[in-house]
Order: sequence, then structure tokens, then C-alpha cells
Amino acid sequence: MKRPTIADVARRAGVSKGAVSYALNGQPGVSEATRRRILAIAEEIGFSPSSAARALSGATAAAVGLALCRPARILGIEPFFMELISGVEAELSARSYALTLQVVADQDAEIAVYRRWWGERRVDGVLVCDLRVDDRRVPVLEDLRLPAVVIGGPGHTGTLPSVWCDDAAALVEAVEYLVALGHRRIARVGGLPDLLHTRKRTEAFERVCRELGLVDAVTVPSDYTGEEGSRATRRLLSSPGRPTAVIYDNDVMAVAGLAVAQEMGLAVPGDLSIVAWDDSPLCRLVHPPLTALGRDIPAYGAHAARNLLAAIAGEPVGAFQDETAHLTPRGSTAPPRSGERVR
Amino acid sequence: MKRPTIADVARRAGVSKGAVSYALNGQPGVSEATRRRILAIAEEIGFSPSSAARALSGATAAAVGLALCRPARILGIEPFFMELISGVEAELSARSYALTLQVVADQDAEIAVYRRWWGERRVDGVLVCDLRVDDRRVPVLEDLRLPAVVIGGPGHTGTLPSVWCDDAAALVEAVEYLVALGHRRIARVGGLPDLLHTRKRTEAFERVCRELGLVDAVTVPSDYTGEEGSRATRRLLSSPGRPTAVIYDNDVMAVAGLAVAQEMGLAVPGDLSIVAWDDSPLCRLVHPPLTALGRDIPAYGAHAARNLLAAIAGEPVGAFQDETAHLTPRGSTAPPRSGERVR
DNA sequence: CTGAAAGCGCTTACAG
DNA sequence: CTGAAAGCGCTTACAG
Repeated sequence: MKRPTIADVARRAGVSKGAVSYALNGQPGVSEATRRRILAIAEEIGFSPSSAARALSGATAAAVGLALCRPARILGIEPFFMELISGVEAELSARSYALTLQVVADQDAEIAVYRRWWGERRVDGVLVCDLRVDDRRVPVLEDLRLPAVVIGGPGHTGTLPSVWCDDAAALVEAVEYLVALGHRRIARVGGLPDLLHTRKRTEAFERVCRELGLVDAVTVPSDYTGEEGSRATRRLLSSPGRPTAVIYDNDVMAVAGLAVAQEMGLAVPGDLSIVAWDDSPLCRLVHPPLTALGRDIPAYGAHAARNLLAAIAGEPVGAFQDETAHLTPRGSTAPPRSGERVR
Repeated sequence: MKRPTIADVARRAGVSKGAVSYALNGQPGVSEATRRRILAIAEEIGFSPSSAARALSGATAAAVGLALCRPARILGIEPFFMELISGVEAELSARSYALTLQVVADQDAEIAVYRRWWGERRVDGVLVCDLRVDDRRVPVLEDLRLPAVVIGGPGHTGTLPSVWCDDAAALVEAVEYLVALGHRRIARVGGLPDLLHTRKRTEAFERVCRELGLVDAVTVPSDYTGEEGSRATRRLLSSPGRPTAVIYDNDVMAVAGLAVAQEMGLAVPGDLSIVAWDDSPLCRLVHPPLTALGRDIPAYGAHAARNLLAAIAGEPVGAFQDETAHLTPRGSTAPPRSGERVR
């Protein structure tokens, strides 16, 4: 099957190629009747303008890039990224933008991908995940003047626009809830320590525990995997004066923590309360279902995509604060047993 | 920052643009010394050829498309797709191909995306997931002559190349293992009934159970979600003569089934053995860890991508059989309790 | 081995 | 409102 070109449409419609272009792109320069006739013919012969030709004549590439920097085994199990991608996609396809995905091994590889995409003019802009403290990707993107929206912050985003949410506030809500239930020994299994939002959560955790007089509030750093989540939990539950509640920085580690508690013969929530970050179907899949800090991740992705498209269009875009995660209490949290409480 | 073009490289190297093109693409027509000098200059000024210009001059788009047709909530939680994507990606990036991803609502939308991609020349080929019986996408792709590799089969792939694995054999292994443990009442919670591999599994299940004389072997159709997995499990476990073992068509439903058993006060594996398809970290995340039928999904994706690139290059590609999933016994399977056994 | 030129399929000023 | 033409940045025959 031969692909139709703009010339085929022009011939059939008895107009110039320019007229077809104007009609397709909603530009002035053709009468409404002609426009409609041209669109009908394009539809009829199944014409879609070549994205290459379009990009080459100075229009956009109509594609947005997303580089994911996590090992395959984590990407697969953590619902976060696919949910984010779904939301990004929904926004992009509504505007006929494509999403170009690349899995990278580390930040250097990611930076190389950005440089290549920029040189190839393959994407009009990029979405940046997993913001770090003093992130090296930020100055590179600023330098290239490649439109970008950082998913994360606030702060450490340089002059780049961003979409962020207040993780500190959500964490405080979770701690206050546990304290209200009667917990005094609360621990946290944190995400990758280099990530900015991990740092913000850790600071918030330490601050609120100090304010509430919880002395042995400890954060065990981890890496979002079930393996590390189990290990961290085993360590916490084996320690003298073990916590009566643990907050996990993602759903995967929380589920792993639940399994460790069951394996050690501790009842959840009787002996141990569990709170998960990232409320996903995973949290409702286990027994008891997990109390979780959740928010609409697809919407988060959609907001990031929308702001990126605005930035590409040259509109001024700044930092956009998304909804704060809120706590959904489920079966994994309860007051500590009295023996624990008076100890 | 201005993007360097091939002319910039040519000027610096004191050669024609043609020479630069030959050097970059490993074509004959430039001396080895000149080629090296040109490559060094390209590297130095950060030149990557415009993918649009390249695609327009008849070379490939250097991109491959993948349309995913599942609702966001399932895409997020099922590790399969992200693992597949990781494998696809690994193969593609090694050859500097990009992956264009699109989430679609149904088959019609997916077909529309294929037509658009074809018209736009946006991708050189596509990977087709979730093969159905008499799949409508197959004739469309054949018609468009858009290179494609079907992930699934054998059969119902028309003239398209495919990558498939023998699900029937894997299912038989699982049933025989359960029977060897002493189970006689085995049920199955199946995936979406329209998918070809679901049908193949169902047929294999019915056949092997008949051969082994298991009379009330039943498959409850489901949709891969935890909700439906729970519902199906509740129904099975509430029935008179409830099964002592259940095989689930994915990991998510198996984990949900485990939670239902716990919620109903049934011990796993004492009262109920559970086998999951798609061995993912999810299966090792819960307590007890799930016995599972697993194989290397990233490798599966890599094979599909490799064959697609071969098809794009015009090489003859047929049906490629991937490794058969094998059973990894874990804590969720054991002989049924004697009370169950003699019943 | 190299240079000059056509052409891919669009978009967009520029004349009419 | 429309047509003819230049140009985007490559690749690839075609002469030299």
C-alpha cells in the first residue's frame, strides 16, 4: 500500500499543497467549504502528514521524551511509573503527541540520551523524573534549551518548570494519625536517599517526631525493592524496643514488610501497624489491606505533560503544586496492644 | 544553543556533506582516516543527525511502536508490561532505535493508531501484544505492509512473524505437580477469555484434568485485576467441595486469592495451595511466597524487538518459540490436609 | 575517493 | 483566498 502524501490530497481536491497544509493545520487562508472538503478527502484516503517532513519544515516533532532510570526489576513491580505514564499518555494523545520512552542505566546515560534527542530533534521536550539534590541533569537541559518539566521539587529545579507535591505535609498527617492511635515508637523505611523527595520526607519525619516527643523515631534507608524492604523490616522488628508502627516510602516495601511481620508471627495491625506510601491496587491486594498515603498518579503525570506542552508552545510555565497525598486508613493500622502501649 | 547540522561538520572537516553522511553511516566512499576525523568532529561538536531529515530522505524512522490496550489501573499493577518494555528497550537502544509508546482504549483505537503511525511514517514497525482469536489487527497490519511482530501465538498471526511460548506445556506441568502432591480438586482463575493464550491455557487445563481423571476441574474467567481475582476466589472457596488448589493466570490475581484465603481463615498452603502464572517479584513479596510459573519476560521482549528489527531490515522472519515457563515451587503449595484428601 | 545536485514531504512567507 | 517556490537537513545516485 502506497502512503498518500499531501500532493495526493491536493490533486484530488483540485487545490495546491499549501492549501491542504493550511486546511489541516487550522490556519487561515482557505474558505470553510474548501477546508471541509480537503479534510474529508484526507480522511477518505487515510492521509496523515509525515511526521518527519513536518518536523523538518520547522514544525514540532510532536513527540515528548521520558527517560526512566531504574533497573528492570523495580520498574516492573512498582506501579508508580506505569500509572504516571498512563496519565502522561492520556494528555499527549489528546493532542496527538507521541511519547518516546527510554530506559537508562544511570544519570550519565540519561544525560547522553537528552543530548542525542536534542541533536536528533527527536522530541520537543522531556519529562524529568526522580529529581535529586543538585541534580546534574538540570543544568544540561537548561544549557540545551530543551523544554523540560521536572516531576519533583520544589527547589533544585533551576529555571526549569516543575510539578511537585507536598510530601512533608502528607508524612506529617501519617505520623499524627499513628500518634493519635497511641503509637509512640514509629519507624520509617525510606526510599533512595539521594532523591530529593526522600530527603524532604526524612526531614519532615524527624521534625514532626521531635515535635511530638517521639524519641527513637528512625529512618532506615532503602531502595524501593521488596528485598530491601524485607531486610529493613526484619532489622527493625528484631531490635529491642521494636517499633509498633512503620511507614514505608512505597507500596512494594510495605507489602514486603507485611510479609515479614507475618513470617515473624507478628499480627498486623495488632502487633504492628503499617502505612504505605503510594496507594496503589497493590495495597488493596493483600490481607489486611494497607493503610496508605495516596494520590492520583495518572493525574500527576497528566499535569506534567500539560505543562510540558505549554512550555513547548512557549508559554510561561513555573512550578505547579499538585494535590497533597492523603491518608486512607485500612486494616493495617490500629492502636498498639496495651502491653506495647505501657511499656 | 544552536543545533549543529551536517553542514557544520562538513565545514569543519573541509569535506562535503555527502562525505560526512557516508562516514557517519559506515558507507564506503571515504578513506578510513577521513572517516575517523569526521567522527571525531561530530562527537566534539555534539552532532546527531536529525531523525526527521533522515527519515525524510528514505532512511528509517529509527523508531518502533508499541500500543498497550489495558486500563491504567491494570497496566500499573501488572509487572508484565514494564518488564516486557525493559527488554524491548534494551534491544532497541543497543541499535539506537527509539520506542514510541501509546496507551489505547480498545482494538479500534489501536488500529487507528497503527494507521496513523503508518501514514506519519513515525515508526518503522510495531510490536503487537495480547493476541486474540481471529485478531482484527493482523489483517490491517498485513494490508498496510507495516512490519510487525506479534507477541503471542502460535496461530492467528496470519503472515506476520511472531514470538510465542508454549503455555499449554507449562500449565500441564503445574497441574501434574499439584496432582503429585495429592490434589484432586484443582480450579483455575483464568485471564481475559478473548485472548488467545487464555484459550490455549483453558484447553490444556481441561485436557490434562480429563486425562488425569480430575472431574470437577473448573476455570473461572476473570480479567487480571485483583478485584476480579478476589471475587473468583471467594466464589470458588465458598462452593461445596471447594478446590484444594487454585492456579491463577497472573500474579496479581494470585496475590489477591491469597488475601481472600487469609481473610476466610483458610491456611495457605494447608487448606489451599496457590500457583501463580507470571513469576514476578510480587510473588516473592507476600507470605507465604507463591509457587509460580515463570520465565524471563525482559528476554521475551528482547527477542520480539530483535525479530522486529530483522523484519524491518527485510530479513525473512517467522515464528520464534521462546522458552517455556517453568514451575518454581515456593511456600504456597503443599499436599492437601488428609481430611481434604480422603473426602 | 570527492563534490554538486536532486529529492524526500511537508510548512510558510511571498506574490498575485 | 490561492499558487508557485524556497527551505528544513539529511541520503544517495551521478559525474568527475
